[in-house]
Amino acid sequence: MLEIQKIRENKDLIINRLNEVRKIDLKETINKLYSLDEQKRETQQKLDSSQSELNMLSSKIGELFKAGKVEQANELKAKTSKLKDVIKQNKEDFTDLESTIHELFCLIPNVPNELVPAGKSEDDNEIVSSQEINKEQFKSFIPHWDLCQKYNLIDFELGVKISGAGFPVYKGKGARLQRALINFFLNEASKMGYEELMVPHLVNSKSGFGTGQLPDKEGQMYHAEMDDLYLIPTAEVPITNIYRDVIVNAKDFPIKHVGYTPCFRREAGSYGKEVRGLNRLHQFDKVEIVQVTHPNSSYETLEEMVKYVESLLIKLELPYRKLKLCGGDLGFTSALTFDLEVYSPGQDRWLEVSSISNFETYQANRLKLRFKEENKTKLAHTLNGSALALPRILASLLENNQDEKGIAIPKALVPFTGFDRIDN
RNA sequence: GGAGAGUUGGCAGAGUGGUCGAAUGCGGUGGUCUUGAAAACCAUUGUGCAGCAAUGUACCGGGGGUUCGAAUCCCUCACUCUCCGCCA
Repeated sequence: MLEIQKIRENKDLIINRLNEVRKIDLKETINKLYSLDEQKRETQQKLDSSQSELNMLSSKIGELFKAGKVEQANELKAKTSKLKDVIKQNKEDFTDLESTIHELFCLIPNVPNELVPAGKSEDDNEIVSSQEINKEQFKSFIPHWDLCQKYNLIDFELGVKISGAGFPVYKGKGARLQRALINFFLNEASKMGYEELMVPHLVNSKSGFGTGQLPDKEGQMYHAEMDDLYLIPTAEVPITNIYRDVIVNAKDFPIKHVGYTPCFRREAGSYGKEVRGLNRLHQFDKVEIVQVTHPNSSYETLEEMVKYVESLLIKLELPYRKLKLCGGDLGFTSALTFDLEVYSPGQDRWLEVSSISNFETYQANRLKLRFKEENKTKLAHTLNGSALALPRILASLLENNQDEKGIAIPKALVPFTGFDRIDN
């Protein structure tokens, strides 16, 4: 959520940037918000002063009663009833304004950083760097879903039987490989100073709101209605919400956490080749890194996080490219996002395996995540990134390392798998 | 699932209708003392909103009510704990 302060000071600038970079027109919404905010402040001033008057009368009445001057006290009492009506009305107006303002705020996404390229869709994303792909050499390569069947690594049909499409069953070396990847990612993150966490996989609606999944993406999450809990779509939600309503010690910056969790996504409206095999699942595994930083250093942190995730891909020897998301593809809560995509030779396409974002104060403002500096409380910056999401890594890993007889395991992973080849 | 107890500032814990944003202790910060540290002593120390400021206002789990006045009384919801039951 944007800070009201920013809208008071830079209203037109924000409208323009959202329009130019994200390609959405929020002029009306923001202008309305601006005038409602003015009304709200006026109402508060009225409310405060009548409240103050009532407080004064009340304490006088108290004194009079104590002094035994009942008559005078009763005279003053009569005065209060009108005042109470005024207060009641002002309070009503005030809370109405507050809730309308809140609703409007929920419609406004984060303002993109100046580095974000303008654009409507993923086609406008900027390719920052990319490894050369020699497509000739992959001519005979088959997609991972065929490899999974050939070597009995994943049973998609079995998952359909148990749960439905998008819930694969990993078997044998396929399952071992999953566990190896998780351990590898967690170990690497620990080495970089991220504190490892195991967090709940179901969260309450306050947490969903804090990181911005609610109300914007309600339909994307599984909801256990009886207990009003949501299955997490990413570990970002429970991990970042640790800092909801917290004033952290500035000395603790940067706060770094890593966590492995399954992630659950309804993926309503997805279809076709987009969802084939491991491309898009309802349940998948992911190791997530989260940082909370001082506002001055969050962009350095973002760079560092991107570099770190790249280092994982390099260790896994996977061909990848780095994208800077354009305004139209940028997440609702993000100010700047880099995506990392690995090449899938069996499908001849790039698969997103990590999205690393700086949310600046957008999440922190919802979370009320602050720190103290020079006797003032200020909002911190939050960042997160996948490090990494497993299914597409697995897909790319299987496809890139295939030969006629089997699949080679990257060296970095062998200590974790206990085997260096998959074959029949 | 059944029965009971509870929810107050960073923590512990007083406070049962006005003088309570709230005693006290611990912790934090600054200082005195000290070669340095500890101890001791002194001072300071919640958050939001409005306001240039002075200041005002709100907040004692959430919401509502009674009252001139609510941390305190009433209703309601949520959560936590204890015991019993069930159970990995």
